Amino acid sequence: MDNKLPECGVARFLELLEGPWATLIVRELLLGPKRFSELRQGLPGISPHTLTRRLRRFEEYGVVSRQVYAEVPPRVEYELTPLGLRLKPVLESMAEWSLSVPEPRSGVGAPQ
Amino acid sequence: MDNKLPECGVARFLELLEGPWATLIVRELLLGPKRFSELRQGLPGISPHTLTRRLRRFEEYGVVSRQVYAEVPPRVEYELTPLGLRLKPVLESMAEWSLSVPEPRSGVGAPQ
DNA sequence: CTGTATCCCCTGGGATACTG
DNA sequence: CAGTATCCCAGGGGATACAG
Repeated sequence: MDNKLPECGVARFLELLEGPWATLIVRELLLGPKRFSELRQGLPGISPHTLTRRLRRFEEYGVVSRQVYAEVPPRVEYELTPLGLRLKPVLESMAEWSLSVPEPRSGVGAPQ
Repeated sequence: MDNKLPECGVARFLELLEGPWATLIVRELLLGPKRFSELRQGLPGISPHTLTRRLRRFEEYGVVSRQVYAEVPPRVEYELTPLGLRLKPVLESMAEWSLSVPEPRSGVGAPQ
């Protein structure tokens, strides 16, 4: 999906948050550092397969750090980096906008 | 892709702007009303197939209006609705965030 | 506990060809 | 001009099974 499209920083943002789970994972991590299993609990229905891939991408982009503890049983904690924390206001503005959207097909009526 | 995920308005937003072209199309329309062919010119490489589907979704969500002029040759203009215009600050905050992202650090995890 | 490996489905997108 | 119709490929997700 990498492109030679017209330059637009927004594209990178959407790449990072692609898919319906990405933002939900970030939202979980905004509550604080979480272990893999804690994330699964907070995201009912997500498959480990999906969760892993999203977390890996977040690592690549530097929005999440992964801390492995050499314990038995193994423990891994994920935490938002400063860059990741800066996603918060952006997600909030997205959510705020979404609130003004009635429902697809249900008319254009802009409230207010 | 719709499911009974934890309620999160952000999901709807991402649904609307899914794919690499969506935001670019919005950006074009932020410059003012555009015809189908004008959009194609402003979005080098996009296929009519893709452009049409994105515009249809925008209509469904009420962020874009479609005005057909019964002329010869036919003319169709797309324009952001008030709701669509309100996307601007959101996209800007996304773009601003993106500027602070250096580059995806490939190599952190296993390739997908 | 923390993942990885498959297999399958769905949707976005490209390319091409073809109408109203 | 403004699309629609196919066909194909990629990546996201779900489900399940299995490994370190």
